[in-house]
Amino acid sequence: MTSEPTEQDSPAAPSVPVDFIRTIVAEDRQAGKHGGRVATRFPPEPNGYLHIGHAKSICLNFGIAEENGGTCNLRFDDTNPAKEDVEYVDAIKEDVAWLGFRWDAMHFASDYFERLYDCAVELIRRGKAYVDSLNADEIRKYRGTLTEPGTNSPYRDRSAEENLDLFSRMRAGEFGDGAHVLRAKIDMASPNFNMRDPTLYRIRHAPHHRTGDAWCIYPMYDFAHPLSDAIERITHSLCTLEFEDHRPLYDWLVDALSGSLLGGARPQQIEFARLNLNYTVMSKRKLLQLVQQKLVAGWDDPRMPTITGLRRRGYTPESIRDFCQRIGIAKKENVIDVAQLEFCIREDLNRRAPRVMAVLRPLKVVLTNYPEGQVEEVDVINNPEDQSAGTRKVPFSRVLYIEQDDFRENPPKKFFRLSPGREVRLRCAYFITCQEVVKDAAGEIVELRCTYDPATRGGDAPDGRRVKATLHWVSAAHAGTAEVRLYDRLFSVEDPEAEEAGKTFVDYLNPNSLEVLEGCRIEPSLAAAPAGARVQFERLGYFCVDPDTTPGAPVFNRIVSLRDTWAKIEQKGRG
RNA sequence: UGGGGCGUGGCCAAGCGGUAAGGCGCGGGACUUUGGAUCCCGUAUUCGGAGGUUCGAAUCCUCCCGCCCCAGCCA
Repeated sequence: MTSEPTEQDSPAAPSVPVDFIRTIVAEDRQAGKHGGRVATRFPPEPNGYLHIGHAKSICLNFGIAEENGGTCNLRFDDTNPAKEDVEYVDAIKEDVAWLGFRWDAMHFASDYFERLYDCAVELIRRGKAYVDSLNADEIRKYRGTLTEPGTNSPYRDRSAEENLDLFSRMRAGEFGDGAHVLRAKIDMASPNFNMRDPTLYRIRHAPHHRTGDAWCIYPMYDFAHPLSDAIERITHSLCTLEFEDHRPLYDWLVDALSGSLLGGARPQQIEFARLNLNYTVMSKRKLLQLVQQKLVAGWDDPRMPTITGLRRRGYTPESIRDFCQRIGIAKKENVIDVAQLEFCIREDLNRRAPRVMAVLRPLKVVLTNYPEGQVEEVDVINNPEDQSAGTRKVPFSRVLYIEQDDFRENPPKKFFRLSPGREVRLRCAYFITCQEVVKDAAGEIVELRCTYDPATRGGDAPDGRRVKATLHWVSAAHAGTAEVRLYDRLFSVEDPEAEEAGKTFVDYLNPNSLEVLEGCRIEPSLAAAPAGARVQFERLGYFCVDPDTTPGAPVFNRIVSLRDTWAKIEQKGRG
């Protein structure tokens, strides 16, 4: 059957950039390869939490399936009981679902242990695998080096009968860890190490999180992966670049077993470059170390590049998917600038996050000409990007708080916020003018005495006079109090993994990656915001209600600041 | 030094013989009741380098240089 271009081909894809893998898939489909089917899989090992790098793979695999009317499975590559745990499988399922993807089927490599065993037996029968009784050390020596070929193991020519016997006794638990391994009989002189009789099975007397003690021999990734792909009738097996050298072995195993035991399935492996982000680390080993050494609060610490960390930080699944789409898929090693990720969340939240007013570092302002005891409700716009979001009432009174940063007793050039004698606008309220600066004994500014212009209610002057700045504010008597957590990059250098001069990545942790602000003042409407709610604190950034919030004691995480032009100007001024 | 990959602006990334898309970032301007958003404009005479083929090369050929991965009974 030839596949004609159908209506589905063109309209489905307009926003998805084409990459070399999608091109291959399209060509395969066109050529009727794999019967025109497209089946992918996302195959994490449940030995840690998913991170943004996995998100790239998830978006790729699920995306390609969706775009081609195909399927995508979630498969746990749980072939090493020593490192794996159900905690991780649960977390992975939650993260994939949170990102917005639905797997067509969920499998575990461990579900295939019996079939995999049968495949191994078949290989032995055909003289393509043997039990080696060399120890790990010896095997390494026999393997040869980059420039020298390996040497055949003295056990390489055992008879099929002997191998079968040994292998079944390995399974039966007659031997201790390391006594024997099953190896593929390929070519000890291959320039590709993966073809120098790779290990297929090892003895591991360890309980498996799913199969318990049913097994004491476990298949290696190189054996389990291609066969699991074949069993699931995966058509395109996408993985990262470091597996390029494994492809010949992948194909060798599929060739050897597809016809007899795997229903003729011919999955093909295609490799792409993994994601790297600057100012962070991405390896599970390093992330685990940060957690175990309590250098962060946990896998879901909002500074972590994990999916659960990004979620707690306040990132939306949409922004992460958009990010993955923007960075593209290629074979070139890459380091993506975190600014790209930040752009994606800003763009998403700009469209939909309600605006509210919160003052992080309060400075008291008394309106000397405003009637004592009077309270007005001013109408404040909820989202200028979305008229349908409407307005809300915010209480205004004689004593207010503004941001300390919004006042300068001696304003530098180009600073056009509040300063002595200067008039500015309080958002959606009134113009005010600073008349007097009150300081304490230590010389610290503790209060500003200002006057307001009653004619400017709502924020417009009837006489047409303009001000250059608009400040956010809260009414002191009405504001709630909150804790706000400000995050900065976890590491102070772009590439924490460039471990030079005896330093390790831990030495590059940014000591200021978390700043906790207590006593922040928030407008009344924020009092009951539920955990997970995202808002924009006007002029400051996007914030998310943290699950640490308790009734009456809200906690906010800063997801990302707003673009701050003034900060740039000020920085330039300082040289 | 064996094998496998990759080299296009600060960071990504299209391009696949017809004379360098796009995004982020950055710079400038307009507008603005968020110094936000939005909108304009600018940002590679050049594609790791050198030769060659061609009317024409980032795209083809040759050589060179650089970077990444591989010697787990990890994935």
